[in-house]
Amino acid sequence: YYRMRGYNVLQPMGWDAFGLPAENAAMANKVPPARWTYDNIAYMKRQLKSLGFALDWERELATCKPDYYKWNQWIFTRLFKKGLAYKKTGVVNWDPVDQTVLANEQVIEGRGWRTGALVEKREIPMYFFRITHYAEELLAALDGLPGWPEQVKLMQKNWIGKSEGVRVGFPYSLDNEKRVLWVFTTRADTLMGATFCAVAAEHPIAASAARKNPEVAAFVEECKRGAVMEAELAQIEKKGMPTGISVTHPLTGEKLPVWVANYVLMGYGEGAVMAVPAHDERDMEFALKYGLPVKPVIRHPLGDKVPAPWKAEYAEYGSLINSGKYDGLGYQPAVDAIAADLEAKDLGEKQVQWRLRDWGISRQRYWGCPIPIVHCTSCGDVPVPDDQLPVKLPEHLVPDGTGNPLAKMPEFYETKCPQCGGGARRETDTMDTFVDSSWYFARFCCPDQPKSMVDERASYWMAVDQYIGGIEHAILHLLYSRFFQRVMRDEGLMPGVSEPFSNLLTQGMVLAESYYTDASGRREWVNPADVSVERDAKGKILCAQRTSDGAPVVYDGIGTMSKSKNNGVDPQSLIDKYGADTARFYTMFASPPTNTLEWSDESVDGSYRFLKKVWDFSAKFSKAKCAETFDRKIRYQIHLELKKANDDIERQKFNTVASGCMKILNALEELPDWDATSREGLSILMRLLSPIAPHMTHHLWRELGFGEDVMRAPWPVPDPAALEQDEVELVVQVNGKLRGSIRVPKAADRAAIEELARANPNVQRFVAGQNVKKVVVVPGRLINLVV
RNA sequence: GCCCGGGUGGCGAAACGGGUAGACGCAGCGGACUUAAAAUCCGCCGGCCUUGACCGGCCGUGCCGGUUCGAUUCCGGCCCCGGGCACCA
Repeated sequence: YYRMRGYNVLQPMGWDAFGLPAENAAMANKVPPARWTYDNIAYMKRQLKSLGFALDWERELATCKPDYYKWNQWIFTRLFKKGLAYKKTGVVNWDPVDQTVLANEQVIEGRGWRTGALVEKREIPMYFFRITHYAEELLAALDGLPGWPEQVKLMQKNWIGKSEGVRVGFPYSLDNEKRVLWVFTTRADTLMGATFCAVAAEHPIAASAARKNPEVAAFVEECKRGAVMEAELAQIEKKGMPTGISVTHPLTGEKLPVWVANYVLMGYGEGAVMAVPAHDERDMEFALKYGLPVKPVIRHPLGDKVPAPWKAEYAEYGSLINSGKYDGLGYQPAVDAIAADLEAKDLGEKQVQWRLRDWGISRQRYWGCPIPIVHCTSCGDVPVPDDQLPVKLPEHLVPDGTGNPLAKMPEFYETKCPQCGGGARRETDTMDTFVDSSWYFARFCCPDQPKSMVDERASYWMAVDQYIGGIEHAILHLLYSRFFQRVMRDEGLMPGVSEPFSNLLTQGMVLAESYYTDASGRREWVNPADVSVERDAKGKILCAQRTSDGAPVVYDGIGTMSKSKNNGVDPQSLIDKYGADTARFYTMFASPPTNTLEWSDESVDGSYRFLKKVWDFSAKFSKAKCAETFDRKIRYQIHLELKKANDDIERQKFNTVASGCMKILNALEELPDWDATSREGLSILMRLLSPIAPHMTHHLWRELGFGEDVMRAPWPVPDPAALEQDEVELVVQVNGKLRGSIRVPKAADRAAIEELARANPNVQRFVAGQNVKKVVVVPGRLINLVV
């Protein structure tokens, strides 16, 4: 479409090829992930070619090839030297039987997917990218992205999660040493209502309490067990235990008890919170459960008291009560006054807090880009120098599911320190595959450049004018790419380009039913194409079995098509049966691209029939026998549809473009004979249809004698003269209900319209004997008589 | 649990800044052509009521309520489904 509009269009394709699914397939089939991956690339490339997407294959790249991932490693060493990549401990899921780290996806109901063993948390050293360095810019720049869906920008905003609040210190002494427990709160106005503090299990206070009290130690251990996913943590029962330590309220001097609680996250803020049960739902739940005091300090819409159960109004802003000198102040004045008083005592100040955490990129897995670090006992962690890059990943290994194969391979990890030349150990962790996918779009601009990550050609093409991806990438992938673009900018690689994608289209997910067998004790996902289902009268699934061997399968509900659930539908069957143009047309016609879609190819026949009708109609057409006259009515319809179709392309509603093509053909079929309308209409139809069904329209365009190449023809635009109308149809309503319609001259005035409307017999039935209080006329649309 | 979306005929959907709900298709039903089938063409196709037939009426966009001359569209509350929650990518 844009090429026909005269633009210089670059449409590349490549393969995001590292990652867990390749390792799993490798284990299942006992072949190296590399081979499995390259075979799949070959299959998919053939399929994409058969669909005729006009891709520039000279720019093809794969993230698992050394000439690509070399630059992951190169940029990592640059970030490491700047302190934007650094090492600290991180928490992972540990399978105690396989002695291996599990991805969140591999933890099913708290157990390892292969072993069924209860998963434990484990702290290990990892490398992190300091994405928080760019938090403020990543947030602020969202306002400068008019081509992004509001929904995605909102999700990113909430994810980055800037909150302005107050850091409050609660002094205490431990082992005769004066210390301060710091908490962050966005509700400093409720500080006078704080009745206890709660800390995370990993907090130093919890650790010291655990040393003295075995009960606390047992509870801390309990909290540390289990998986690491936030969704899971948020749903567990809120539990806590007193540490026996108390802190001093910074303003009242009161003693407040400190509890360890499983709902406090070490990763956010200070890993500790002040609890105000009167005005926070979670705190109230906790206080009621453990008999802790509740002290209201805000006048809320329901009054001064906060009787259980919790009501949302308790959390609303209001003026302060029971707060001594702060009584009567509203939210902001109260926060200002309290922050000032805390600052005077050195026990607090206003603070900005981010929800965004730094990006942990270490993976204890084989099929990924090696992290270019050498561990030397005398020099520490040394980045691999440029002239030794890339650190190549051996491609012949078959993982067995127990730990990282690289760590069992001395010829990989035994090395020399680049600094002192002494014996050293190479890092065996690989990078998160999100690193690979955070900058590939820029490499497409210059995939053959051997000397640098990107060159000046990237500055010509970037930013990407139209990026397309699933809505599931709304946060992580898109945020990491925005971070990487800034990293590359600040390395001087693409000066002035801060955002990678000017316009973003987020596709809806394609959903399908998924099924598994668990005969072997663990889930084996069965493709829906291999499942026979019995349903009741309402379509609900009664039972299902694998078609190939009759094994019973469990229905796991409807969800995203994914590699992990093996519920994808291969478009090849559609291409084989109907051809590429029908597959493409149907995909466009089925629904707008942003919709989620439950996949069904039941109605492909309609798309096939339409294209066949276009073919047959064109075959019958004879240019020589055309009259030189236009059919005004049909020409109007065609140009109206063309106008709508052009609007719809801009709105990215391709399903109505496809139906517009159908309407144009329907209109053409009403013409009694070939004439100028047929000729012009066919020419418009071919061009409108060419981005959707290029193979067929390319052929027909020539056969019809319109020219050599439809894809080089100018994009059709409606003729304003064809859209002129002398009369319009108006709907007549009485009290907002449809009672009839009238045809009026385009220039008719209000009085004339009203007179015609009142003359309509059905309208008279509903107006008769009643007083018309008001007449609403919407030009070109309707007249409403209010009685 | 938290954040973001979605819910319209039997099905996919349309209605673009409140203005004719269901365009365009699929499936279905009836008919034409045919020895027959396929293909193709024509007609009907949200529910209920009224009518001999037209004409027409009432209800209807997940549920409850509100704003408005008028609500699929705006507002409040709820239910269900999907996406994300930092190691699937």
